[in-house]
Amino acid sequence: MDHVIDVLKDKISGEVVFSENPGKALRKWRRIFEVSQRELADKMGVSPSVISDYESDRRKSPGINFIRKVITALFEIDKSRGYKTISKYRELISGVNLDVIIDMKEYSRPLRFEEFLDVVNGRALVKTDRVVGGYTIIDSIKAILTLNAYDFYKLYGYTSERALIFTKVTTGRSPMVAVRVANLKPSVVVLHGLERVDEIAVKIAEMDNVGLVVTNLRIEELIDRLRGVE
Amino acid sequence: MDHVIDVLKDKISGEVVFSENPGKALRKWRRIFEVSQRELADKMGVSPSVISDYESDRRKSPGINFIRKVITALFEIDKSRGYKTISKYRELISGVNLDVIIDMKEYSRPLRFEEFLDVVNGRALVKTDRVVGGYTIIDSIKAILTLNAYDFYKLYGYTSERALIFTKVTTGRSPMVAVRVANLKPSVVVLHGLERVDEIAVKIAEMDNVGLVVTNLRIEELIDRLRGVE
DNA sequence: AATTTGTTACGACTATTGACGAAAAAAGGA
DNA sequence: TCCTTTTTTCGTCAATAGTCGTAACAAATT
Repeated sequence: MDHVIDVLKDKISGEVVFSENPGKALRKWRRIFEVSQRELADKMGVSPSVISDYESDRRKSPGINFIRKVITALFEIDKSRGYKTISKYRELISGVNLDVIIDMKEYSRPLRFEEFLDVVNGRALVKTDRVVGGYTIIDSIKAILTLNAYDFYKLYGYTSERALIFTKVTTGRSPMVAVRVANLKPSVVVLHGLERVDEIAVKIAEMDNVGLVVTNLRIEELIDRLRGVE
Repeated sequence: MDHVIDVLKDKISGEVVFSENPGKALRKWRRIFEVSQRELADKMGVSPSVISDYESDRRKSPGINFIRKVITALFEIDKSRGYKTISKYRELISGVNLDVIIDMKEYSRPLRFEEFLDVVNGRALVKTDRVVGGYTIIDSIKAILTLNAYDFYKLYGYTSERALIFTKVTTGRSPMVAVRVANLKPSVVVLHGLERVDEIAVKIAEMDNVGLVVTNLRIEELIDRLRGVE
């Protein structure tokens, strides 16, 4: 567990340090840990208005002591709750064969479906009113060869409101079936590199309220555009 | 490469944020990237004495803007050198089955052999004057089943002056042979949980100037002690 | 030994952080 | 709708960060 904790601490630290809006990133993580500002403030020994000031980006360049205290407090609170949140990421961090994941990223603000559609230069087969909080790009061929339905869970980033992007797809049925069997609930599934979409894939997306998008951007450009968001 | 860059940025950020001596951590990484204070200062658009002040921990809680500028500058410099340093970590980050690694950590200051010996409560079979800059704890049984000689290289952390700790060892010969075949050069090899050490293992350690240590601490206690350093 | 390169120590000063509390606003529940 | 809880806004101030330049020190090279 210590290794998982270290990796997650690094991840949060890095995200805050490199964020245009460090306070917003802190707020995102506090919400992921399901901690109120009050509880966090109490744990850190400061006033709740301090938390609010930081999260609203009143401080443009918070010192690392503050960042460390926030993260440490969040982890201590989660520990007192039996590692409720951290345990969700344990298997993600330790068991994924990262060759399957081409790229993965969390956005600091959710994207509306239409905005996301524009980013990936995609055509919508099934629309959704759900938002996109991040994405995972998956090499479908490698995933099929190495992953079972359970392992799809590990492909998730840190929120479920995200886009799963399957590359090297022929009809799109296998990815959608896997998503359904594993009971995953991404906001959007993007199918990349196929000519005709299997109608079963479309039906699954409709039944599960998952946006379905196809795109033929080159993978490199797709990554550039997805990373260029925000 | 972008994924590798992100993970490494997170790693450095996390290490600085959680370090008792953030300046020392920054210095460590600047040296790993083989960048002079002058070059870094020029890249950041500040005076070299600024770098020196930070690295000597004159600033107890540097703001994240500064941290970000340091890391960004180091990466840009490395990029201009053809990713000379970052490429060393590419395969480490993307290809390791992390189930094999029980724990791994970098120390912000090198430990002398005697000090390290005390930490692991070990008995020295072969001594060395080399220092220990970090450690990797490896599950030997899993490593044997899944790794070939080349993959041992991936088990390294960020410096070669480190300790490789093999757990669940029967005689110690296989780990030492693997270390030799892969031409690895750890400072110290720790063999854990064996009753008698194979004399070939001892000979290899002597020939390669690798300290050889045995310990019978429980794994949990071993990890606690190793993590408790500093 | 002299020179060059790299680094350190420190005084100084402006800008910003870190933190508080009070009042207002927003959110959630009965 | 009312009440409670949570969060936000903002003025304020002491402490510290961010940065400079200078002199000194240390290491490497000629």
